[in-house]
Amino acid sequence: MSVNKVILVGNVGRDPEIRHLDKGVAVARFSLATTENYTSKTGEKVSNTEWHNVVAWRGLAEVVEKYVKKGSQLYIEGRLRTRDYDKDGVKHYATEINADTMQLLGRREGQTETVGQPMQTESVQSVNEPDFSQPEEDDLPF
Amino acid sequence: MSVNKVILVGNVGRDPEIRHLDKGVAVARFSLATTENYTSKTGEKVSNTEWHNVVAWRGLAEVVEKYVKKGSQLYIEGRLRTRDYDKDGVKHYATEINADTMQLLGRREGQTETVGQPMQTESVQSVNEPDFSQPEEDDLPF
Amino acid sequence: MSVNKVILVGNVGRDPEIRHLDKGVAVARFSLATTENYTSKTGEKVSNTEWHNVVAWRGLAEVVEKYVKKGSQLYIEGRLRTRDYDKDGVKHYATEINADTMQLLGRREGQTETVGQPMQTESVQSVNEPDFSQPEEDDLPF
Amino acid sequence: MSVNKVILVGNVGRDPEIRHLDKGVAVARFSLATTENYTSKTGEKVSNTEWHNVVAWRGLAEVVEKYVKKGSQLYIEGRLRTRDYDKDGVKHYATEINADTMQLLGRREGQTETVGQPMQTESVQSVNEPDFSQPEEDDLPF
DNA sequence: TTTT
DNA sequence: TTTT
Repeated sequence: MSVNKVILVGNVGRDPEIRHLDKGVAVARFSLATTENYTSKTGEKVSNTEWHNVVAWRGLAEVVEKYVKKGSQLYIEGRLRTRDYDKDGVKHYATEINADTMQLLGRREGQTETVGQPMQTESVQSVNEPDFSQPEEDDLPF
Repeated sequence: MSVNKVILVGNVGRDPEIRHLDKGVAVARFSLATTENYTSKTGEKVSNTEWHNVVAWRGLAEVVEKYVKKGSQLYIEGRLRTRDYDKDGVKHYATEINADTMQLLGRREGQTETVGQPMQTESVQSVNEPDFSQPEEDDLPF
Repeated sequence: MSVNKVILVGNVGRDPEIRHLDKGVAVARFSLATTENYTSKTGEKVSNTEWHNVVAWRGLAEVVEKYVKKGSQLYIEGRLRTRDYDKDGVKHYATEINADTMQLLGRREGQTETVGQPMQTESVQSVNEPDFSQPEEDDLPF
Repeated sequence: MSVNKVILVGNVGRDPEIRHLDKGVAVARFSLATTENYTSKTGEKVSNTEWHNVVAWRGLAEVVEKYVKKGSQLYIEGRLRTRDYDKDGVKHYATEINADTMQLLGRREGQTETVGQPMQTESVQSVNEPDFSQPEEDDLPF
């Protein structure tokens, strides 16, 4: 009965930190910047950058490890999660984005790496030339 | 390298149609109405309703069968898909929303049914879903 | 070149707090709960509730003041924003959701109030909003 | 009481068509491809491309005219709208995405164009080079 | 065809 | 602190 969804497109601030927990579970953490630019009422150009703490687990963490680095432009879909922790006896809260899906955006031509993961996309061929030859299921309208 | 996502909150127009394909795969289809209300530049109140063709498969279709009926208010997350079909020798196109997740909203007090499903459906989401049962790494903040 | 978007459907924990700043600007704040239910690998039913700090400004704050109360089910679309503040000489961070649009969901039959607002709020959306009153170009298909 | 939202990240199939209606209102139309790649149960790699008919109005259409061309990678947020039209005496339906916001993604270094529009974003500087000179918070985790 |  |  509820929805908790975050959608971000931004750039990674530093190379991700990867940790491998017991049982081989991988966790990746990185900061993602989103910048909002607008003109204020007084006519000034304002630029406001938010830094988001992103966490990815397991297979997605491994994709992060292989393909994400400082400067990468990413599409992230995830969930908000706020944790509390103690620091010098004071309770603090930290909100992070638990990533569910990720897309690497705007890879440059020079880049040869390929995402060999069941993430979403690949065949560049189809980007501008869809395969219309695919037979549609049947002939029934909705 | 791409995202195809639809998010709808609306009301179901008629009781869903359910079909059971070979091998026990269930498919549910229904129309969902979203209504946009606004005031035009000339000051008139305008109401515009869109009808969306929603399709759900497998486990999600079964949830639809059990809990969705005419008038239900739903949150739907899915993907756009356009099919072509032949009708009287003329090619037509139909765009539908392939549902990935669903939430029943605003159930009224008289209703006693309960959705006993995690309702994350169609595998896509759960693929990258972290294992919440895992112990959090340690006691470090972030 | 970036996207910072949050979509929530949840319930309001307490009646919102409304403040009227100088110049008549209204600000509303409230907590919204989202609950995730799932079954762990060990077969246990787990329920995890997140509390989100939502902030609404101006016209949207006034809608909140009129129609939102403890228990209300809401759809919220907004942006993440993390602020830092000092508490007893210690720096803390707080992440909040700056609401851009809101929908009251699942109002029950007994409720007679009606939201008499277009509720698109905070200008952002309406900036790029097409003029629906315009005649559609012609009768040509795409 | 409803939400009708589409979020797409994809590539433009051909240079957009721009029309200027009476009163100087601009309309831009283009097709956007999203491709879904997955491995079927039988182990085959499957690639499915969807083509989305996107329409932008007014200021957003002018941004399209200036900066979008065949191959552009875009983030689009909009609403679904289905229109009917007559063709040879037969009623057809066409579903399009009415764009509300747009982001140009992954522009390469060689590209010098700059988005000079009050859309959302501005500082091109941050497109491929977010402002890493920002002091990372401090000694906080993450 | 829904809903408010 | 909500809700189912």
